[in-house]
Amino acid sequence: MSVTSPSTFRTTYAEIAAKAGVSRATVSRVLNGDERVNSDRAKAVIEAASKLGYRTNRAARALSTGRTGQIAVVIDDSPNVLSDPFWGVVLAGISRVLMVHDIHSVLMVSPLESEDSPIAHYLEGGDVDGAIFLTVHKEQVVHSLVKKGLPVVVIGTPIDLKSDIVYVDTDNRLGAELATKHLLGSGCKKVATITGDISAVAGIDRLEGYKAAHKSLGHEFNPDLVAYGDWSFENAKTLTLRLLARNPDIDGIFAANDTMALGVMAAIHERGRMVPDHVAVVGFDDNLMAQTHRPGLTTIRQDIVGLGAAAAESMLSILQGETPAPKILPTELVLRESA
Amino acid sequence: MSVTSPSTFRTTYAEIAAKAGVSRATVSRVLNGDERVNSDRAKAVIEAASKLGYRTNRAARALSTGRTGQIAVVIDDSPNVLSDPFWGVVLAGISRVLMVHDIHSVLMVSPLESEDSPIAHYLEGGDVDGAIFLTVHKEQVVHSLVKKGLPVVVIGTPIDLKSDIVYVDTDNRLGAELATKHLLGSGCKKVATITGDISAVAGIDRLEGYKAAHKSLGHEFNPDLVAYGDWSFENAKTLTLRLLARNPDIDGIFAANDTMALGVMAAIHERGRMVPDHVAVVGFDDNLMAQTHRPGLTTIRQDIVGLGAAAAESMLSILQGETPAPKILPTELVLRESA
DNA sequence: CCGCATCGCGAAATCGGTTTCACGACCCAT
DNA sequence: ATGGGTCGTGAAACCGATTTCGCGATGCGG
Repeated sequence: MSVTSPSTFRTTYAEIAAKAGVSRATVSRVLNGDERVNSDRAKAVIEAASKLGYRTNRAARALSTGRTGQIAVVIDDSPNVLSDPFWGVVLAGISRVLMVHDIHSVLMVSPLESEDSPIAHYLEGGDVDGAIFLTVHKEQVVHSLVKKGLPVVVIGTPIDLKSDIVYVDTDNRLGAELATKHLLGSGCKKVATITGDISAVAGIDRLEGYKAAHKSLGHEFNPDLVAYGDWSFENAKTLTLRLLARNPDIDGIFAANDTMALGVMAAIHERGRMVPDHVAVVGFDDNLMAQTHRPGLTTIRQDIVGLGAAAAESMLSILQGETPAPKILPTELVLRESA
Repeated sequence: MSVTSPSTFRTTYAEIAAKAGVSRATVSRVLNGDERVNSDRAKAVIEAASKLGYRTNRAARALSTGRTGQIAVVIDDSPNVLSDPFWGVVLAGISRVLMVHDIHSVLMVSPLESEDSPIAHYLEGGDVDGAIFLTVHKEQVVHSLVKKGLPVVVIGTPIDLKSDIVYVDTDNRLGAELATKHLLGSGCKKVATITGDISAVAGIDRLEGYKAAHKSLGHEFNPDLVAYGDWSFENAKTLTLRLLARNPDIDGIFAANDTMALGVMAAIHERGRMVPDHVAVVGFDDNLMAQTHRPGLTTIRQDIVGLGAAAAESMLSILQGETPAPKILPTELVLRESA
C-alpha cells in the first residue's frame, strides 16, 4: 500500500463499530439512514462517528456500490473556449448544485473529436456517473456515449432534435425576437443583424428570432440585411463595414452576441457615425464587456448560472432513473445606452 | 451492489489473467510496468488486456493504494470570481497538464471561510491527493491544510512569505514597472496609478512596480498620484474622476488591471479628454476587453495558461516528494493605441 | 400455547486492484 | 555436491464500505 498519505489517518467503520459496540454492518446502516435500527444503537453510532471525526472514503464506497459520486464536465478547448467568461459562470452553476448533493465535478478540458478519443474512453470507463457537455462539437460522439448507457446532459440545443439527448438551453429565439422588437419598436426603420455561427443551433435560433420579430411587427424581412458571422469581434466588424457600405440607411443592428456587438459598434464609429443616434445596437449575453463598454450595450441577458444549475438538476434527475424534458430558460432585455 | 450501471461492463484483472493464463498479481505487475516479468507472459497479458478493452477501475486502485489520482481545484466564488475570464484560462492550464499525467481535476467552487468549512473537511478527507487554490481566501485555512500534510499549491503570492506554502505567480512588480516605464519613457510627465486591492500581494506588488519605475528613471514619487482601487470598473472610474479634478495635468495613468483601465478611460472621456492624446493609459492582464475596446488598450500580458500549467507542475513535483521553489512568470508589454 | 411472519442485527462475501509472502527453480561459489 | 542467493510467480491478505444471508428473538393470529 505504498507510502500512506503522510497525515491523513482516516477513521473507519471498524473503529466506529468498536466504539459503539455494534457491527460494521450496523454502522453502515445508520450512516446511510436505514430506519430499521434500534434508536439507542443508532445514537451511539452517530455519536461515535462524530467523535472520531469520521469522513467516508469515497473510493471504498465507489468500489462497493459502483457509483462514484462524480460527474464529468467536458469542455471543448478548441481555440480558447474557457477564455469566454460565459463558461466559467456555467461551470459555477453546475458545481454549486452538484456539490449540494455531494457530487463532485471532474473537469475535462479537451477536444472530444472521435469516438475513441481518450476522453471518450475515460467516460465509458465508469469512473464518473455521468457527463455534462458544455460545447457539443461532435454530436455523434455524445450519441454513442448515450447509447452505451452513460447519463448525459448537453448545454445547448442539439442539432438532431429527434435524438434522445437531454439538454438545457437559453431561449435564443425568443431572446433575439425581444432584441429585434426593441429596435423596431423604438423607431428603427431598417434593422440588420449579424448572426452567430449558423452551423450551431444557437446561431440559427437567434436568426429565427430576428425574422420572427419582423414578421410579428409587420416589417418585411430583407435578406440583404443579414450578415453571417462567427461570434467573433473582428469578423463582426468587417461584416458591419460591408453592410453599412451597401445599406447606408441602416439605423439598427442586432448582433447575435455581445462580443460581435462591440465589433459592430467599432465599425459604426469607424464610419464616423454615432451609437445610438445614427445606428442603434443590441447584443446578446450581457457579459462584462456589455457593462464596461461606452456606450453601455443594450443586450439580452441570459441566466448563465441558471443554465449550469439546470444542467446539473437534469443530471440528478437522470441519475434517479427519470428522463427529464429539455429545459429552455427565459431571457430578459437589459436597457443601456446603445439602443 | 444496487443497480449495476446499465451499460458499462468493465473487464477485470481476473478475466485478463484467465485469458493470458497467469495470476492477477502478474497482470498487475505487467500493467504497472514491473520489469521482472517474463517477457512472453508480459506480452500475453498486454494482448489480452487490449483485446478485452481493459480500463482500470480508479476506485479500486484508490482503495488499494491510498492515492486517488485526483487534485482539487478550489475557487472562491465570493461574488463572481468565475465570471472573470482569467480563472477559466488558468483552469484550462491546470487541467491540461494534470490530464497528461492521468490525474483528474475536481472542481470545487465554494468559499473556504473557516477551518471547518465543508470544503476544508473534504480536502482533509483524503479523497484528493492535493489541492490547488486559485484565490487565496483565508491563508490561515490553507496553512492548516498544509500542516495536516495535504499537498497544496497556491496561485498568487501568499502574504506570509515565511510560510512554507508552495506558490506560483506572475511577476507583478516587474510587469507594473514595465508599464510605468513605458508611460514615463514615452513622454508623460505626470503618471498616476489606480492600484488594485492592496490587501492582496498582487495589488501591493503592482504598486511597488509603479514606484520602482519612477525611482529608476529619476522621477520623484508623488503619493498624491496614487488612488487605491479594488480591481473594479466603477470604482476605478470614480477614483479617476477625483484624481483628474485634483491634478488636471496628469498625462498618464497605470491601472493595475484591464477592467480598471477601462474605467479610467471612461472617466477620461467623461471629462472630455482624449486617450492617448491627453492622457495615456496602460492596463495589466491583457484580457479580451483590452483587445475589443476602442482605443485598444496597451497593457501587460501575463501568461495565464502558463500560470495554471506551472501550478500543476509544482503539484506533480510535490506529489513526488520534492519541495518545488516558488515560480514567478514573466510578463510582456503589449502595445496598442492607448499609450 | 403453537406456528409463522417479521424484525434487528452480525458474520461474511463482495467490489477490483495491489502487495506481501513464500515457494520452487535456478545459479554460483565453496 | 552443498549452502546461500536471486528470480519469477501465484496464493492470499488487504484497502473500507456495502449488502446478502441467516440466525435468534419477538409478535400475532388462531
